[in-house]
Amino acid sequence: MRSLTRPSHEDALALVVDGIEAGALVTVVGRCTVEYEGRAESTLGPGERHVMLKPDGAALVHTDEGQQPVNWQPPDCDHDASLVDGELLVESHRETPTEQLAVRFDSLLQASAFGLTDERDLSLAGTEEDLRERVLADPDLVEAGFVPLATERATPAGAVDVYGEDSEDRAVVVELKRKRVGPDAVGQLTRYVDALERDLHAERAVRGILVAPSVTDRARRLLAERGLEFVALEPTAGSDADRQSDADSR
Amino acid sequence: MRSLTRPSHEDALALVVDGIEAGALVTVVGRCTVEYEGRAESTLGPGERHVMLKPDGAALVHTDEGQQPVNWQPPDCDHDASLVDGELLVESHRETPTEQLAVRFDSLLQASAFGLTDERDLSLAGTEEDLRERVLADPDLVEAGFVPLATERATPAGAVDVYGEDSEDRAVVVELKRKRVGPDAVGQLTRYVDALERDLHAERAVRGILVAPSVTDRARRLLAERGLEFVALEPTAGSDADRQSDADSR
DNA sequence: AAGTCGATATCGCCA
DNA sequence: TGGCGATGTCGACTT
Repeated sequence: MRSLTRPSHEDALALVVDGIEAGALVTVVGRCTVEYEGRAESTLGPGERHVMLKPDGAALVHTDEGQQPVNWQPPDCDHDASLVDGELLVESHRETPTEQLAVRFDSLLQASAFGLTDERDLSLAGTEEDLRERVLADPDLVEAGFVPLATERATPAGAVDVYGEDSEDRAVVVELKRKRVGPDAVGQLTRYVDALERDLHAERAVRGILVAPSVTDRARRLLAERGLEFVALEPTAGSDADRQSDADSR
Repeated sequence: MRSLTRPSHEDALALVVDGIEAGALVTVVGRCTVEYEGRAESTLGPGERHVMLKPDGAALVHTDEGQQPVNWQPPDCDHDASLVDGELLVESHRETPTEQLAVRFDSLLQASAFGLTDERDLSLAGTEEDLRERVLADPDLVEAGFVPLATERATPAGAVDVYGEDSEDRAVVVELKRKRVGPDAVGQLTRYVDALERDLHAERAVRGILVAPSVTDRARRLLAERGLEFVALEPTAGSDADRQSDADSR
């Protein structure tokens, strides 16, 4: 780890260049302007910000506000640093699509380079995948007699989350969502049901069921208009939201 | 600005607590484990990471890879720091929804606190808003004789980007997208057209036009099935993508 | 390389 | 505060 406090632009340049070369995570904090051009275009006037250059090619410019960076570059970019008129210039560039970020500092508070090692073994629960496993483990949660036949079943409109049959051998399309859904999810389910009805040549009825913790009013209305159904279900059995839902439904 | 290199946990705690109190942007780099519980749940085993606590309440945990933080907390959280078994523990918590993040360090590379000031005047071009202005300034870009009557026109299915009439007085719903679109945009346009047809009691024909730089094959097929139309148009007149599009259409 | 869709999406706007 | 849709969305997975 190397770090410089209120460094000269020359010293900071050396640290940044060496850090990028060494595969370190580099941070520079100071007053700067930022320009971006690529999928869109943006300019950001002078202000004090925190800039992070990652060894995988990602770049982040953070102000003192917001979870999201004010400017950034995705992984697989090439980082570069140089002096322009005696001031530190940090650039990041990529192709496909062509886009570049330029950060020009006029004063420097700190420059650091960290050689970080990380196993990166994040374990996450409460996702749509968990909801799918819950439904497959106990299909009656969707409806008594529901039989899942496939997941990610292909249709001309996209892949259906869970495809199956009900107790009367009707085709059933299930769309899963890990949280409360709006009109977009109804549109998705509609596309799949329509596509499957075409695929099955109208030989069979196709039911569409949206499985999610809850729906908005507008989404519920859209479901009704289209003859689609809703089943309330959480991704995990013991969640707080689940208990709240139970309370609501009393 | 204050910064400590390889500080003791006690010294780091003092700096972090003072920094949070003072409204500084605080960073801590070191080996840590991370636990999150709230909208979902996650655990992250030991590894070296960069943690940022913003004065607006946002928290970010970055590894050496990826543009996105491996763990985070949105703005308006309360940050806290303490010692547990002699080790630095950083926590961030909020209600609505209830969620909390806990970062426990077992070794520290650096702890810093920055008092940043930023005007935050980002200027961005190439957005859907730019595309709308382009269409309103020259409606013939959509179709000769098209007359815009309203933007964000309300329907039971949501607000229509641009609503207007064609040269034969048919109602026209225009959905704008700043970049190449897939099936979801067709679903959106479908919802608006359906809703408007109900609203107008089938007194008038309703056309739906998707305006975007380009569409995927599947989206084009879905448009055709529904009798909807597509017009190729970029958010800005002089973009590279525009010239490419012009070249393609020759 | 492009298409498709989930996400602890985040963010801004508006009722 | 919740609903709704845009985002330079990102990221993972499939073709």
